[in-house]
Amino acid sequence: MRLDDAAARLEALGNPTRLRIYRTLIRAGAAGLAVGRLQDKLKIAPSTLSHHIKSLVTVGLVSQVREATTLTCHANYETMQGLVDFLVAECCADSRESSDKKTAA
Amino acid sequence: MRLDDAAARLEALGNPTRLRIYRTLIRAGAAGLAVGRLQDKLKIAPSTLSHHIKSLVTVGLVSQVREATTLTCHANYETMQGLVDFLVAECCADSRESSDKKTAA
DNA sequence: ATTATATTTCCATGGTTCTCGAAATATAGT
DNA sequence: ACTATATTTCGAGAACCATGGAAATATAAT
Repeated sequence: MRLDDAAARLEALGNPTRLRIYRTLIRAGAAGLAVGRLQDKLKIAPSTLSHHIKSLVTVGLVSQVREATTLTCHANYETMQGLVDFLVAECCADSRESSDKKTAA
Repeated sequence: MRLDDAAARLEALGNPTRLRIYRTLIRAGAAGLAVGRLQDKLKIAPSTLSHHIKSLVTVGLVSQVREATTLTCHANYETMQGLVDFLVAECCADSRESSDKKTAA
């Protein structure tokens, strides 16, 4: 993953409203959730919601499937996994010493 | 981790300049890296660099240790791990079905 | 064609962020 | 006190983002 793509995705998740949306979709799992259901759950103005979903779709974290008049949204779990891998990947690449670094939670 | 804290951290990492800084620190590992060394490596104006480092420190992703005139920065790996856990934690909580969901890279 | 539901686009507003030069501050050596 | 190095704060401009109301579009049922 290119750094700019990673940054764009992190930025997308870095807004509390969008993070709520994204997490709700993650919780929904493979079944996904329609825009209207997100609206009901999260009480966000339709235009605002649409705007944020679009951001998430643009960076590839969410995809949409039309079913008649409803648009169902899915969190792209693999994309997020790739993002997580990107963050963790280079750990300590420049100095592989374990000295006093804590690895606990 | 509270959602707003997670969002603040993601937002901090969601700027390409800050992500570069953060990754450089991650690569530096436990030894950390002085602000000046970051400057040399990344060619960012001192005021801009300071500004971004402050953001990362504020959200807890980076900490600093003063050594005479130099300030050494460390990436707080555990904080990032917590963030990653937060993102992955709730996966599919609302519908535990594995249907056709891919788990590959 | 009309109506109803679902969602998006348009537009404006207020707020926030990014960047960097210049000046300020901190620490220490002479 | 003076100088040098390291880093931060201040200030300002341009750019960008978040929000939501109103109007537009899409799909389908009658």
